[in-house]
Amino acid sequence: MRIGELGALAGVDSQTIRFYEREGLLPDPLRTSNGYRSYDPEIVGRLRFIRSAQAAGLTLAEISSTLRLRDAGEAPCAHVSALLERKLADVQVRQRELDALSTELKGLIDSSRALDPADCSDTEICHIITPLMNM
Amino acid sequence: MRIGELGALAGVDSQTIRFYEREGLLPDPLRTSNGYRSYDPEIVGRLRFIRSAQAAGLTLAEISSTLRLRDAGEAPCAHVSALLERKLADVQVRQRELDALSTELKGLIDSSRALDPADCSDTEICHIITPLMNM
DNA sequence: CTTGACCTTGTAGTCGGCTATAAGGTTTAC
DNA sequence: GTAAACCTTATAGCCGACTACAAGGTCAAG
Repeated sequence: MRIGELGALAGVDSQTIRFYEREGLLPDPLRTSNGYRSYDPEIVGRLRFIRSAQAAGLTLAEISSTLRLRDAGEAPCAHVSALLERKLADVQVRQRELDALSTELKGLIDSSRALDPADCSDTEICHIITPLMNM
Repeated sequence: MRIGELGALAGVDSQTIRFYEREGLLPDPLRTSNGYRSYDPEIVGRLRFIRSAQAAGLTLAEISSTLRLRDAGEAPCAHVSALLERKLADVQVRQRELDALSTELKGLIDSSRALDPADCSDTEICHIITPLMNM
């Protein structure tokens, strides 16, 4: 199987496949006599795994470490569990940040309705934003 | 006032001040005879405004467009209101994405407790992640 | 008179994950 | 025999907001 066919099967651009290879997520493939990459069909699963792990929020570096464990013959389950736990914690931090930000934005939007642009002085630039400056 | 003092007052590194100047967020300052930048104290407010607007989630490009309006003598209030409305919508989209992701992660973490690493085959790489592959 | 803290410019690197372009070689279909 | 559709490598660019570094100039204190 050539790179284009693999990409089509896995839903990944062939440039991206070469990029993953350079980054060590995919093994160096066999080459045909003309230098074309030649893939074993089982590599499709590896690519799909990469995309699924990305969907779970893992970075390519984290996915790479997982694949290296698997390639070393170890079950990466404990490693993946730890990654997922940390990822969930990160996501929850980010959720709280976004909660605070959306509350902030709603407050600013609300208060902006009561403000008259004519009252907005040159030195404060925009009196919708300036309430944040004392925080 | 020299760049270091301005930075200390506004809580911004002097390299960052030069960066803002290059990006057009700050006007070209006066120079002393030796070439040092010389700032009027009122520029502190502009820098603080930039940081506050960043805290509200605005990008430097958005802040820059706001400052250009103000520099042109227009009150940027309507512009800022529109930016904040759009920003809130973006944040809410991102919140929903993160909600979905944290639900996903919790599900994976939950189900991983029921899985035995010994059952994790080489071809599926990690059976905690593989349930995502059919989605 | 030297040390150290400031200042100047310009250039390049960081993070993550691609994406684009150039300049070629190969294969397939008509 | 030629055009389209593949493949190869190497290199550079993108997003955003800095951050680091080099190589020098300036200035005040001791």
